[in-house]
Amino acid sequence: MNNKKNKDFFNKVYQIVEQIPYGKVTTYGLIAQRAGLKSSARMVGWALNAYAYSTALPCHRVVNRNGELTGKNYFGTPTMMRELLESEGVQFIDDRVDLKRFLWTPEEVL
DNA sequence: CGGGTGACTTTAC
DNA sequence: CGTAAAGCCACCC
Repeated sequence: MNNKKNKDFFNKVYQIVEQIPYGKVTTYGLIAQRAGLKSSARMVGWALNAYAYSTALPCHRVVNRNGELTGKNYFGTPTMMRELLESEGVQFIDDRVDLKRFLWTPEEVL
């Protein structure tokens, strides 16, 4: 029976995040849009949380609309996320990612 | 089917 | 810059 919903959303988020190139970041809203939810970017972060503990998702490359590291608290230490991004060459402005140069947009997600 | 929850977003003050 | 509220949708109980 139409079990299509069943974690299909998770699967999409998983694919998208995994496609984020090294040294780039993307936003929850963008992922949500590509995943088919357009809104409710909350589910993206929530899905990440569920997958991040069971997969090797680069969830540190996912930030909010402002480029702020909202999920840093879930990385063990609140500084780990920023360190990881800086380690990849991502530049920060204050406590936010320079989205003008490091924002990546998921183009193809079947 | 309904209530609680959440790593978001936007508007408003 | 701060908090507050509403909208949003999937998962869990």
